[in-house]
Amino acid sequence: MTVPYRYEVTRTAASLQEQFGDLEPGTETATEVAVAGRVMLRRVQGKLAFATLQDGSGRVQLFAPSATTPGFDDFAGLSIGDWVGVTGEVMTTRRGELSVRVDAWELLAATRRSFPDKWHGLADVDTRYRQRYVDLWVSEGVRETALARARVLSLTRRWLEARAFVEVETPVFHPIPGGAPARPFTTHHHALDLDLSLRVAPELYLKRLVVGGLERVFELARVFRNEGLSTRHNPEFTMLELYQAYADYTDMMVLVEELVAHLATEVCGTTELTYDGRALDLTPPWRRATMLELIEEHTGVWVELATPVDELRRVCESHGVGVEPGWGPGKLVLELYEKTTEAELWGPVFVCDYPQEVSPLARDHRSQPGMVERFEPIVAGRELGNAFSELADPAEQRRRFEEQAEQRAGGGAEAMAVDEDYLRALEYGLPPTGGLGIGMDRLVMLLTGATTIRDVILFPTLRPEQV
RNA sequence: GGGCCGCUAGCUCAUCGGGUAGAGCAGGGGACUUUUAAUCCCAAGGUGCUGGGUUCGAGACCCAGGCGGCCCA
Repeated sequence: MTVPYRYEVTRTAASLQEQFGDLEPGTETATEVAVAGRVMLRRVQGKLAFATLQDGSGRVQLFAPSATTPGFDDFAGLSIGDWVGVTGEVMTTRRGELSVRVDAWELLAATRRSFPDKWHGLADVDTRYRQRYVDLWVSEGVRETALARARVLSLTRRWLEARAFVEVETPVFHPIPGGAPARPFTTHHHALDLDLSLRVAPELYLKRLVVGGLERVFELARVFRNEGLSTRHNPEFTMLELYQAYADYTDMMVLVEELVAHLATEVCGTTELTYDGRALDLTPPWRRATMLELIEEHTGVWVELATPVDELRRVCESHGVGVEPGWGPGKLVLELYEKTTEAELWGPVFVCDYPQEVSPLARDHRSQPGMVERFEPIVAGRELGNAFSELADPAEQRRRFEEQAEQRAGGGAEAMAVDEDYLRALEYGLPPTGGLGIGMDRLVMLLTGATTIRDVILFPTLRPEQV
């Protein structure tokens, strides 16, 4: 059976529902339309056939009386999942269902496989992700989530561009992976005989651009981290990173809360959300608190970097936090925070001021020795991003890189390496700069109510299927 | 990595104290001129994840493996 090369569509199902949604039963409109989509339900009653057509916008019923429908038997014999194009008059049935009368129709593609149960759909999660092309038709909300994600990305671009940020694209192949504590994927370029890593963050390239005079840059960057999978982790995901010259981390806080509130308003219609059954108010301003304050709130113990290491160890152990021999006070405090406090936070809250020991790219705090000017926005118990006043001093950056290199030599696969070109860029001068990264997948989860990252990624990483 | 659960027809799920599988939907055939998961009748559809073992006999019990889910680290 041959199918046409094109079909002239004049209306979507949703636009028909919108324009003709409240017609009286038994109305004929004399409006001729052409619609196309998939047959999702079919009800044949002798000399009369009904079908439910679904297109990218929604559903509308097709009404086919044998007396006027060309090729009626074939139409009545359509399978669930077949694509058709239909032209005809907009009308309502006796029961009042908005319909397009099938005055002419064409098969656009026949399905050769049975669609899933029209009531239960796809239950096997694995099959849903592998066969997203089916899932999109039969599972509630999949299409909506995909569209919401597209909208979040588009709105983010527009919002930043309106604030003079320039979107750039930096390399995905990094000779020296850096910018985040994460294990990279590695690959090889044959012509150059060069080992390369897929980026774990675009950070170091974006800051090079600020050195180059692009004062406000951003990238919606697909990044790759060679780590396990969970409801919050996919090996490839999308990060927004931006850098703003002449700004510090307090500017980044304002930017985050305003951007997120804007997206919530546009996508959800409000900044007062419910996530996982719990209220979540994203209305700015968000709470600002230091990591040390929050640890005290949740453990009842006040610790600081000056606390003797032995005592920090004792505090960790008494809270069931495992420690390793080489850890300094900064790592111990961070570990204590992550294991006892972070998941208890609901937020939104900016967790401010991290130990320098665990923040190799952030600038020293202007008043807290041993700390850097860094924050993570915590929303619904999860880190949504990471931001700091950027470290611009090349000598200090070299020292921090060398510390990282030592950790790498000691087996820390997530530690960074010395990036000489980045140091050279800093030697040319990086102005005071505020930098920010936001996990866009997690942000989309918040705004769509998804509780697993796989629901906001159309094709999440899976083990290959045995075929 | 550990614990628990699952894997039976294209899809969703059953069955039993071990006796070589059953329904709904989809697909095929038939009836039906206003249906809405249409309805009704008929026929067809299965290497019960894989490999071992116990047994006269295993989809069911045991062991190992695979894949997935949830929880924990």
